[in-house]
Amino acid sequence: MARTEALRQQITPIVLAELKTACANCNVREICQPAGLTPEELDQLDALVEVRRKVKRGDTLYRAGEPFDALYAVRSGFFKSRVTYEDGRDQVTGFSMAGEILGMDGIGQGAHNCDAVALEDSEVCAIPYGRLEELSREISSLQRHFHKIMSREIVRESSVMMLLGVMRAEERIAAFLLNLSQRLNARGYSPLEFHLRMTREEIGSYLGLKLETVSRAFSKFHKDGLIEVEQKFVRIKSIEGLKQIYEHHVR
Amino acid sequence: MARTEALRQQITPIVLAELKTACANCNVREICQPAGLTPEELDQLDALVEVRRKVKRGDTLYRAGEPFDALYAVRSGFFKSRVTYEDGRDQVTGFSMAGEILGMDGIGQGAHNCDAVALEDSEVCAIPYGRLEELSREISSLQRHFHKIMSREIVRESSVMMLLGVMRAEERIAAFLLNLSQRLNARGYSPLEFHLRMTREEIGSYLGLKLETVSRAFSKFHKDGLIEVEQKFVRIKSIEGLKQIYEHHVR
DNA sequence: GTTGCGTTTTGATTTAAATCAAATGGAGAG
DNA sequence: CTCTCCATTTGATTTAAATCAAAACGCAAC
Repeated sequence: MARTEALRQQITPIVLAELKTACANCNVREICQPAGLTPEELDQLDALVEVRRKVKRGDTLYRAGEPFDALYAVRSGFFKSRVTYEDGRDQVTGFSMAGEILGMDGIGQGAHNCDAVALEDSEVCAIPYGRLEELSREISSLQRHFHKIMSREIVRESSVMMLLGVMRAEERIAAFLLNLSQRLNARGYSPLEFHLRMTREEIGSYLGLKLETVSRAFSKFHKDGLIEVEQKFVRIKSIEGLKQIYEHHVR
Repeated sequence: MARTEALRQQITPIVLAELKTACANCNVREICQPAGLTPEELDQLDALVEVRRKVKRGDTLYRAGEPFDALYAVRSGFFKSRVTYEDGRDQVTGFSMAGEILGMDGIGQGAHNCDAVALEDSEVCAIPYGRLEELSREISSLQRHFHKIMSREIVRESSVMMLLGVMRAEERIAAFLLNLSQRLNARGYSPLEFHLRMTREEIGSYLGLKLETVSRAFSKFHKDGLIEVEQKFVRIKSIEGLKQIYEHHVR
């Protein structure tokens, strides 16, 4: 469809810095690194990041049950985390983009608790957990930063519980779009135009809804002039309108 | 009702150790402390726990928005954690019993993210966060233990997401009862007979259900011979039956 | 004891989302 | 370019849980 191409071309990342190897030059460092490290500390951090690993679309970074030995910082690309239940039912528990940390669920049991699947060709930095522990005993700002990241994951999950526990379908989907928008914005991308890396079914799984419900909500939002959607491309026409959906709800 | 009293009297904690003041003698230390500390390290841990604080039933240990400066280890009693939304809707995000740690959600933003409300008269040990950071830089087993506790909270929350996202009402409630049972068992109490500290409404809020639905599920389980319920008292007649409810589900 | 209020149970009805079903559209393989 | 195979959309119908309603119960205050 011609319209799709038209939408695609308008999407221009504001930041397009070259990828370099060292943490010191990493384009997502504001997001995954503590501020105020001395140059020597930055070198130590560089040494910490052992491997840069590419993960092809559809491949897993790790699977539930595999021994845990490293955290992963997403350098580029997009992941979903997925928990599979004994009986085969599964749920998407999160989506991760550049600068976000994956794998913290594995620390407690020494084994990963979910699968991390790349939704597009991606690159991650592996951070061996043992060395992270050592280094964060030496650099207190690193320690603090790491704790904050874990804590924020706890808070993120409790806000998903809120989504799942109390919100109705359209509210969940509005909240989902606004959350994506805000995270893209923080990375220098347009908060109003982006393309979804996941299917309707994956969105639905994350939000506790069926794919048809997600599709219907998108259509409804489009009809109401809040968004434009063409397949995976989304343009938000009214951030305020989306916000009102869950702020101004009736019950 | 006479039946209630009959049930109550059969509930006998297996462990009834005296409460002492020091961590070294704490009756929940297996749960909240790392193993293998030297006596000196235990002394340091003792010094860390600054205040023992009593919280009366219905009172809050902390509220969302209050500055964060300490974690709390529940020494005795029972808490719920509750997130309140801008529009007044709220959700119970967890229940905490002796030996469990509260407040980790506050680290990320330096302010608490939820309310912690005592559901019975309770006692907690306050662990000043700054000092915990310092000490865990010195004692690596403490550091590791702390990270594990945070990680397990992340895993716990993702299993609640699973409850909320994919399970049907009766499955959620069976899972809830089995989880309570297992945690009580780990603390030396009977896994088969206990009394609920929370109302049907609070259970429902945690599970994303209405109180009537919780009540109906309890009645159904009773009819099917899986449990006995008299108000807040529960006796599990068939652990296996409860497990089958979510293992042997149809879809 | 009696009173009153909050909790719980149970029934009747409604409703939001799931399910079932079918058509359409795109992207990739050959 | 055509053929498949998914992914998506949309409509019709069903259903699980919410909502509305009322009665019963239990605990605490008086």
